[in-house]
Amino acid sequence: MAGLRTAAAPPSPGASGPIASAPAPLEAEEARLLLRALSDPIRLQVIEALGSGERCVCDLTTDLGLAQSKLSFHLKVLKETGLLTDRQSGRWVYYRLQPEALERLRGWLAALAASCTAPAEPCG
Amino acid sequence: MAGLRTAAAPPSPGASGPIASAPAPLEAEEARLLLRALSDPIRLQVIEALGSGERCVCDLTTDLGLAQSKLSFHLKVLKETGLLTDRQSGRWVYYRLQPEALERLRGWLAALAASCTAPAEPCG
DNA sequence: TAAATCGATCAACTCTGCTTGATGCGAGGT
DNA sequence: ACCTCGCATCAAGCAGAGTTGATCGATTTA
Repeated sequence: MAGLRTAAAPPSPGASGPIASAPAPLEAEEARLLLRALSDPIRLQVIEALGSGERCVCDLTTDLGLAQSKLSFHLKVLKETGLLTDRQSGRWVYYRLQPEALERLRGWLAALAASCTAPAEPCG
Repeated sequence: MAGLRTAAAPPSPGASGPIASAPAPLEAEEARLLLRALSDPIRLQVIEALGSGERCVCDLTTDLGLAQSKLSFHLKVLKETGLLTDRQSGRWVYYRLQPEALERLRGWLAALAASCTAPAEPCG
């Protein structure tokens, strides 16, 4: 498959099962993919740039001062994890944040933090 | 400096400013370090293992089936980001989660998600 | 003091994944 | 139909993070 996604394939979850199918509390591996996607400085800039709303790729390219190819690579990673969605209008492609993804990650972190209260338990 | 941290150096924030000094809302770079630390499968296992309470290194080693050296490497990364703290007792070292770090990351994600509502804005 | 255990550290190797430059495809304009 | 522009994709090159095995310091036990 080449060119722009004209036929529009489903969200396409990089490796494991579908992401946007259930409001489930997010399992560890899924959370890890989100964490990894967010842990790159450029991708984080993209996320923050999109925090103020939808933007087209050409704007992002100039705003962030990135090579077109590089930006495209990172947008793909973010889209595959479900953090971004895109929409084509004319010959431009607009990307926007998927707040639900961030919310689910937040939920996962909350569950994790909630369970760490037990005191000690001497070793051996 | 060699051997176990007997003199106990400060939290030592991997790259930038101090981490545990203020309850500040966490800036992007700081968040990125936390995200990166959590994005490794082994480190995530460690975090989850510590979710049920404090554990000593030897327990973690056998529980997770990891080489001692490998586990030590990842514990160090997690400690440097402020996600874990350690405590020495006898010849064992106990690690435990630092829920505040997770909470602050959660807060950062919330702020990020909150600001992505603007509609569009046609390009060029 | 000597032997044993726990865990941190170091150096060398490996591997994942980001970067770069070129190419291809689709949508519009002329 | 042709040309231009916007963006995705591909193949190499490269860098940094993780792995491995050995060594060392500290602490406890004999």
